[in-house]
Amino acid sequence: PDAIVQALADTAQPQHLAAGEILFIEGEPTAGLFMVETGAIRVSRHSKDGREQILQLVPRGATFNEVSVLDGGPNPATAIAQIDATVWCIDRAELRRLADAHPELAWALIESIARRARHLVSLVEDLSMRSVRGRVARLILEQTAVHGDVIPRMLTQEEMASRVGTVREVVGRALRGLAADGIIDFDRQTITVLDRARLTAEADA
Amino acid sequence: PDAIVQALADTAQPQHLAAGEILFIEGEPTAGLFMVETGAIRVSRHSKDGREQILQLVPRGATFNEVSVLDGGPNPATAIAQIDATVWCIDRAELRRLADAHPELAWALIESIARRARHLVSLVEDLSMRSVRGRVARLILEQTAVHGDVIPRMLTQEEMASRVGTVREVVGRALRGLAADGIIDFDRQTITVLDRARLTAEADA
DNA sequence: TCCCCGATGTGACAAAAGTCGCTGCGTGAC
DNA sequence: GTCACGCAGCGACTTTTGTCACATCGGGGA
Repeated sequence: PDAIVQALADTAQPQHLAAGEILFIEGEPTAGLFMVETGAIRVSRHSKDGREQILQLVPRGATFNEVSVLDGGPNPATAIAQIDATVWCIDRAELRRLADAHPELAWALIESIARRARHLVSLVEDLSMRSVRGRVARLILEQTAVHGDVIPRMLTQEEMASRVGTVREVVGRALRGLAADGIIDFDRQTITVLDRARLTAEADA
Repeated sequence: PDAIVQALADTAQPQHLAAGEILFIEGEPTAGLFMVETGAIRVSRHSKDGREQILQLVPRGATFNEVSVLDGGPNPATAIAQIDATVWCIDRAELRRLADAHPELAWALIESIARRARHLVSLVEDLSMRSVRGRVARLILEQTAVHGDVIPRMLTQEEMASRVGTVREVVGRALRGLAADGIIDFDRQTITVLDRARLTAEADA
């Protein structure tokens, strides 16, 4: 809706971030609603012992931190620039005002947070009932939707580990295991899916 | 808001369920928004090999299945009567109509789904970075908020296992371990917190 | 009262995940 | 060109979890 986009753009504040820079931290009062204009943002939780669980990798054009903006509570997670990025920030109060004026905006927000919740449910299922190998298989499968069967590597094993909730070595083992079984092939740059059927089978074990 | 409650009550459909009865199943088209009038509902995901991960135990007065109602997608989880229950169902279309007419209702929905998302994030953190012992400790701690330090058992070990994402025997081990360390004491009916400080320490490892 | 059965207690094992400690590789900085 | 480092590869080993197989416990019914 054009009028709404315009109104949002008027109140939004742009912000530039260098790769690795922290945008906001979990537990702090809500930082506002963000949209990624360029680059990418990593939203994650950190455990005391330094492990990181990625909740979403926010691509260009997508929004994040809906939860705390909408319920007014503290940020549920930490946001860090995955690569250099520029984001726009919309204040909670402004957003609420605009949403009251434009019901379509309210519904857009509802749908976006519902999507988030749905995604979280599947993440819970993943962590709760799938092995690391299965989760890695799913992650790869997810990437094929974007890149096709030859995936130019965009994630380091360390990052893959943070996505699937484990550590680097275990991801490495899983990859080597899948490769040993002829399901995929990979080197430092690329993952190639050799047997999509079996990969799918591994993924929904 | 009285007028709204009235309007909702007018369109809502009541439904009775015997303990163990299935209300709706994940993957089916949205079943509507529900509110528990009496009893309790268990919302969970099931893996192919029969394991169950409880997402929420819905008490009297609370609502569930917001996600699919708000985004129109399929039910993200399965709902089963934990004990005999009566629930009210509000159709998606009706709800949307009412929400458009009453912005306060729309915000109430937003807040309720934001709460859900927040809860899911903490569940993810639990599964991803805590040991079973830690999760059990957290579960017990959570109960003390309701019952105080002597918790009349309402969950079987099997159910506790479904909540913390593991199996019965492991929960038993965790409980025995905590008891052996003098942190709690328990028998078939009751769990007693002996050392709240150490239990907390176990919980946020 | 006695029996049945769901809920538990537990030990022995099998498997998965996590830790350590290094070795190698390759690329960007100098 | 070579050095420093971040990323990866891997084997050995420790912990946690998950499985199995039974023995028990106790309360509610018949």
